[in-house]
Amino acid sequence: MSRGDFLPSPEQQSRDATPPRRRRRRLLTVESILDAALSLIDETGELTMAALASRLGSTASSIYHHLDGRQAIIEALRDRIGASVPPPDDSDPDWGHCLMRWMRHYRDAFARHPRLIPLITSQSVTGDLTIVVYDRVVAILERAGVDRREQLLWISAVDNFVLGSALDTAAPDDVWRISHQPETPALNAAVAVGITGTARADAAFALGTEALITGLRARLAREQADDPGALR
Amino acid sequence: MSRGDFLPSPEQQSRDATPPRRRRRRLLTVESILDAALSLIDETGELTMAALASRLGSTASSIYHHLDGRQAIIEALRDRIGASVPPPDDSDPDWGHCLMRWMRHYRDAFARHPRLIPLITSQSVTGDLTIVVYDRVVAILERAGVDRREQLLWISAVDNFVLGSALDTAAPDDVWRISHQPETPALNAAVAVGITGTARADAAFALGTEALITGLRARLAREQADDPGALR
DNA sequence: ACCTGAACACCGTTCAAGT
DNA sequence: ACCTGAACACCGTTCAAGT
Repeated sequence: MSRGDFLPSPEQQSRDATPPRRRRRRLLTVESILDAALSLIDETGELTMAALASRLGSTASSIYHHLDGRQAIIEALRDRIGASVPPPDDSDPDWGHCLMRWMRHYRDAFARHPRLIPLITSQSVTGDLTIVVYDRVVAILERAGVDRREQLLWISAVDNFVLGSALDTAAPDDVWRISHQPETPALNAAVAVGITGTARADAAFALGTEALITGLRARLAREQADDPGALR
Repeated sequence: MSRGDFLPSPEQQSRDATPPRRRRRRLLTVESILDAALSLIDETGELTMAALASRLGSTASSIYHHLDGRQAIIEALRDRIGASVPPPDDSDPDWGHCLMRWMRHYRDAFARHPRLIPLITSQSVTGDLTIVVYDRVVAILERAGVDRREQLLWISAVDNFVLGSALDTAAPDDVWRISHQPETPALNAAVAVGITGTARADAAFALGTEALITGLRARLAREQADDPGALR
C-alpha cells in the first residue's frame, strides 16, 4: 500500500542477458483487487472472497498472495477513499470556510460509495495519510486561535457529523415515507412538503455543516472575549 | 414485539378443569433471546446464532421459532434501544433545550452498547415507536417556527451528528495515539494536552451539540428576520 | 406450540502442490 | 513469485421428527 507499490517495469524483469522462460502474465495486483472489490461493493453492497475472485477471473485463495484477507481489503479501501479527499487548503484566511470545504470533500468522497460505509464503521482510521490530513486541520484550528486543549474535540465533533452524514446517504429514506399514520400528524406534514431522496441527504448535510461551523465560530468568539490575550 | 408480547399467565394456561399434561417449561422467549443477544454483543462484539443458543442453553434452530433470524434480532435490539430513549419533553419553552436534552438521551442510550452500533448502521430506523418520537421532535420544531420545508433537514442533521457521535464511542481512540510522528507537529501538540478515552468522546459530543444548536438558533433567527409573518 | 439434531449451502482462510 | 484446488472450521437457515 506504500507509494512504490506498482508493477515492476519490463526492463527490470528481463535485465539478464538470457531472458527468463516466459512466465504467465501477472493475473492479480493489489490495485486490480481493490478496484474489483470496490465495484463489487458498489453494485451488490457485499464483499465475499468467492465473488471477488470470480470477478477477477481467479480464485479466492489467490487473493491472499496480495492482501491479508477480507478485512485488510476493506481497510485498504477505506484508506483509498480517505486519500482521495483533497487535504484542507489553508489559503483561505477564514478557517470556517476552509473547514467547510474540507468537510464537503470528505463527505462527498464517501458518499460516492455509500454501501462501503457500513463495512468500515467498525474500524477506526489508521492510515498514515489520514493522520497527516488531521494534522493539517489541527494547524488551521491553531492558527484560528482555538484553545489547544479543545482542538481534538473540535475535530471529533466535525468528524462525527461528517461520518453520520455519509451513513445517511447509504440508508434509503424509507424512514420518512413509511409514516403516514394518524398518530404522527406533524411528521406527516413535514414529509409532505419536504425534499426526499438523495437531495434530502445532501441538503441536510449542507444545513448541518453551516449550523455547526456557525456555532463553532460563536464559541471561538466567546472564548477570545474571555481571554483576549490568546489573540495574536 | 408489540406491547402484548408477554408470557401467558398461569391461569390462562390451565383454564380447563382437567389440567393438561405437564409440558416442559418454556425455554425461550423473545425477551430472553434479546437479553442474551445484547449481552453477547456487549461482551464479544459479535452475534452468532450458535454462541447465542449456547448462552441460552438451547440450539440455534430453536431461536427461529421466536424471531425471524439473525437480522431480525439486530433490528429488534435497535428498536429496543430506541424505545428506551425518553421521548422529547416539550415542557421547556426553549426548543433548543428540548432538542439538546433529547440528543443527549438518544446518544447515551446507544453509547451504552457501543459494539451494537456497527451492526445496526446498515439499516434504517423503522420501529413504530421511533417514528412517534420523530413526530414529537417535528412538533417542537413547528412550534419554534421552523420552516416546514426545512424540518426534515433539521432532524436529519441532528440525527447524523448523534449517530456519528454514538459510533465515536465504539471506535477506540487509538487514532489520536498512533501519531507522534515528526510530520504531524500540530496534531502531536493537540494530543499532548487533549483529553483521551471515553471522556474525549463525551466532551466532543457535548461541544458539537452545543455548536449545532447554536448554529440552528442563528439560522432560525435569520429566517424569522427575513419573513416576520412566520412568527405567531 | 415448542424444541431438537441432522443437513444444506455458503463463508473466510490455509496449505501442499504445481508453474 | 504467483497461482490453484482441495480441505477445514465455521456460519445462518431449513426441516422432518419428536414431545
